Amino acid sequence: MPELPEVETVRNALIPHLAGRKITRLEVFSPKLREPLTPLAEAGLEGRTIIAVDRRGRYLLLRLDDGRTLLVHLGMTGVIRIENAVIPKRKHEHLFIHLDDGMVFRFECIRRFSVIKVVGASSPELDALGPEPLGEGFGGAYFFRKSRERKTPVKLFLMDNSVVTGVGNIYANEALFRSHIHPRRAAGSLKRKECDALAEAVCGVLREAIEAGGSSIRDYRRPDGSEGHFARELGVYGRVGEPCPGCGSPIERIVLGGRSTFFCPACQKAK
DNA sequence: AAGAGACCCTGGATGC
DNA sequence: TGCATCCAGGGTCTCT
Repeated sequence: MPELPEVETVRNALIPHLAGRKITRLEVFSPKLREPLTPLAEAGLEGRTIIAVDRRGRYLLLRLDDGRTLLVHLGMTGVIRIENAVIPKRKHEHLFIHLDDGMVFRFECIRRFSVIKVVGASSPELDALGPEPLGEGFGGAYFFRKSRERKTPVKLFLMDNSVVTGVGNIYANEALFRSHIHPRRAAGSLKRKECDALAEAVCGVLREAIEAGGSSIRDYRRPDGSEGHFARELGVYGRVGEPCPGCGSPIERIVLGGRSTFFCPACQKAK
């Protein structure tokens, strides 16, 4: 499941294949993913050149030479491959973007939670995003100020893209574990020092995950088909019943906001 | 306005 | 073997 490190890994892998390439043809195989896909075919993308590949939160941004942006969100099971068209279309491939070097940007998504659309200079989904966790504007001071009076569990607050963008379930669990904060604590109850520790843990875990090429859990693959190596570094995610790497207590699982939440009951006190 | 929950989707794992 | 059920979960929507 792609979070920020996985999307950043994909972006880095795509740059040499896409930057400067001209789009020659589109093939749309599915009527819709999370949003209708058919408008893409009529967007006049043929002949446009991809001048840059950027990222904002979990969105990949393929910048076009006419000022528009091809916005790609991998959802949970989105996979991008750069291959030729000789390889037969896979069952869940929804879109081919043919490039002027003969290669094809092939988009696969089993669960169809992904989004691919053309946007202009700004778009509602991008405008709503909070600061990048590894960029200017995010840190303990910001998190402390933003979370005052908020009763929602700190884990859900951390996963709110309007607070800070790109922190999904895996890394929210890990950051809270590293900073010894119970995921169910009200966001507004965190002391300033706890916010500092949490922000530092968020940055640390994301940086390490990017370094490792992301976490391959279930469906995520890098564009060359290889797996990321960060999964083995996870302290609590998916490890219910296993001993905490810090103290040996069994990791527990609860559900917050409908998502699996893993924590060490000894290291992360509810207070 | 904040917070909680439903919903979208498919495949894999599990249970009987 | 085969069928039913549950689970994974990012983002958006609705309801209170």
